[in-house]
Amino acid sequence: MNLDEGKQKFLQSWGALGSSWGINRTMAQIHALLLISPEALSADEIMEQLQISRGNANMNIRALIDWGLVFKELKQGERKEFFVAEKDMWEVVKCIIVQRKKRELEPMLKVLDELSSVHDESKEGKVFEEVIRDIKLFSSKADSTLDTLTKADSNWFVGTFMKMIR
Amino acid sequence: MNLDEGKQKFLQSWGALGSSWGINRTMAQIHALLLISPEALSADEIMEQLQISRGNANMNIRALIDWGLVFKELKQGERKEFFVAEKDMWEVVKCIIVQRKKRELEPMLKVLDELSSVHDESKEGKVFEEVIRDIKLFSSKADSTLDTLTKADSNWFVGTFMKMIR
DNA sequence: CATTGTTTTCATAATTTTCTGAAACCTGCG
DNA sequence: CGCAGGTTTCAGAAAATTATGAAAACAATG
Repeated sequence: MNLDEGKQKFLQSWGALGSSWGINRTMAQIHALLLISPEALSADEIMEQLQISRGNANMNIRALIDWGLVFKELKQGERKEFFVAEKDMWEVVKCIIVQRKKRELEPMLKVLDELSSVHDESKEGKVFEEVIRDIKLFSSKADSTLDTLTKADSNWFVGTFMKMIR
Repeated sequence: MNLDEGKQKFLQSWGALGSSWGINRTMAQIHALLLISPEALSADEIMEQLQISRGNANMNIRALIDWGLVFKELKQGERKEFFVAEKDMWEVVKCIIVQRKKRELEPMLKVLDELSSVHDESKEGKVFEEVIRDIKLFSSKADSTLDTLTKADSNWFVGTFMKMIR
């Protein structure tokens, strides 16, 4: 496989992976493109390489910046903005964990708290209370585990954690 | 909050959570409904409670069974099929991990293997090789970590693992 | 083997998500 | 100010995903 085919296949697969993770295909592809790019790219270069419109490019670049996966880079003497991706995989994954935790796990914990106030003597009510309690317990644990994980550095992860868990 | 409001809110939130995880809203809601139901439910009861069509109910129930999150239950003397959900949260999460690993991580590892055969002397080529190598390293580690995790039982998880990681 | 209750399938409809492109908007400069 | 190069926005178009419902298939029953 030559470089161009490889790049194409990578953009393709990363995009597909993204879409099964609630990240849209284009956003994932822009991220992939920046990942394998030795240089920062401008919006125009991204549009060109992925064959997408300016609006689409802009939106998804902003979203990636929001997630903290991509950074703006201003080049000396250039008026355009350029973009680079975080390339350390562990940083990338941490970023995603932090964001998704904030956007999904934390709101869910809040809802679960509200739902804990439900009390009902019926069988249905008892089961409901129990299920909610279980989920809450599990989610809180997940929450603190993820906290610990995202505070840990790469070396710790690849070293200690991996050894322990095997 | 009374039981009915609580149930409604739970179905709602679980559905929303599902959709940000690439699981469709309805599938997640059926799962939620079965989770909080003390009894196995028939397709008709599910359709009724969630206000969805028979086709939709059927498809999503099958999908849940495929994932291993829901089981068919035949009741003595009844012709209808009834369904129950796995209620142990750790089992639920293990199930999801196993499936997603199979459907996403493993294919990705395969692609990465293919992409490892790309060699190119250019700067671009070098960067590409490096990125692919990193991702592969990371993914393989994730893969074996998830294996260990899904083989571990609930007690081990809530006990040892939690203590270690804190 | 016809009947009846139930599940499955699938073409089409409805809905949701994503993308486009043109206009509005910035920002520094002469 | 007014323009040039660039970015952002957003209404509507396009695409992708999900849902519907009626018909087909299936299975137990008499």
